[in-house]
Amino acid sequence: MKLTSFELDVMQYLWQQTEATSPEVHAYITKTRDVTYSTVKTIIDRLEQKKVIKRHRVEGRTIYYQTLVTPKEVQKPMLKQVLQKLFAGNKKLLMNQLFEQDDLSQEDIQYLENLIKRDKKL
Amino acid sequence: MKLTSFELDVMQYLWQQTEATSPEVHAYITKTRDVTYSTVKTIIDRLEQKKVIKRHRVEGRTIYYQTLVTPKEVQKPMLKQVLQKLFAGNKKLLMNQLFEQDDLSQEDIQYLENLIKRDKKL
DNA sequence: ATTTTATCTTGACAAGTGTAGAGGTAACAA
DNA sequence: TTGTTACCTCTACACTTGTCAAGATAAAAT
Repeated sequence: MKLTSFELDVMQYLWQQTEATSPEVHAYITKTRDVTYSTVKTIIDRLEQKKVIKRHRVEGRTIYYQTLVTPKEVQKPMLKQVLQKLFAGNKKLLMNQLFEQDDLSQEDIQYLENLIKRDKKL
Repeated sequence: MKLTSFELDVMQYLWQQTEATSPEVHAYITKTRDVTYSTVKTIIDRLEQKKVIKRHRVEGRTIYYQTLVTPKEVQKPMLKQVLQKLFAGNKKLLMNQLFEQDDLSQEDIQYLENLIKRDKKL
């Protein structure tokens, strides 16, 4: 379940919609950078080939797509990969970097503390 | 400062040595998977072109390489990338995934608590 | 009924990535 | 001093990734 940078951008949008069309995805991507419809559609086609999205329903010429995998299913193996490749498998290094990244918000900290608390109970 | 998967494997080794030769790197990589010397040397050459390593000294036919960038210089932008692409910029999601990954060790937890403590002092 | 528009399909290409063989040559061994 | 070995250099190639244009065609508008 390895996706490219561009593919992830598209998935990101698809995950927050119940369904979406290529023109919609194109509109979303275009908010950030300037790519043609063709380019976006190619990425969508590849996601379909990879079986991580499917044609949910068709209305006239328009295809509505839907995801076939959850964020977690993609995040888990890819984060593991990052941990290995970038931090030699050392979680502490990753955490540290996350702290230094650009300051965690107060809310982030609190969330972390809760994660720790919950973890200790198990 | 974007490095490929294979390039990161090589950097990983180089970072833990003061200097290293191509055959040494090859030996290291070969512990995990089966690639020829040529392949490894190509990656090393590309790292050199990217100016993230340099020829430190030469002894006979043998070249000793050394890194020109720190782990952090590479990790920081790449982790940021991952955070954006994979977790839509949401640090909480990343942390959560890290916890679920494959259980943090007791030591990891403690380390995290210290990070939090230190963070609160600032 | 005909034109216009929106969307899809197909094909293509440059750059990047992983992979390796062939051939050169310095260094070492006999 | 000549053969062998260890490394290096160069070249190449298939696959992936990002990018898009051209052409087809259904749907909508006139």
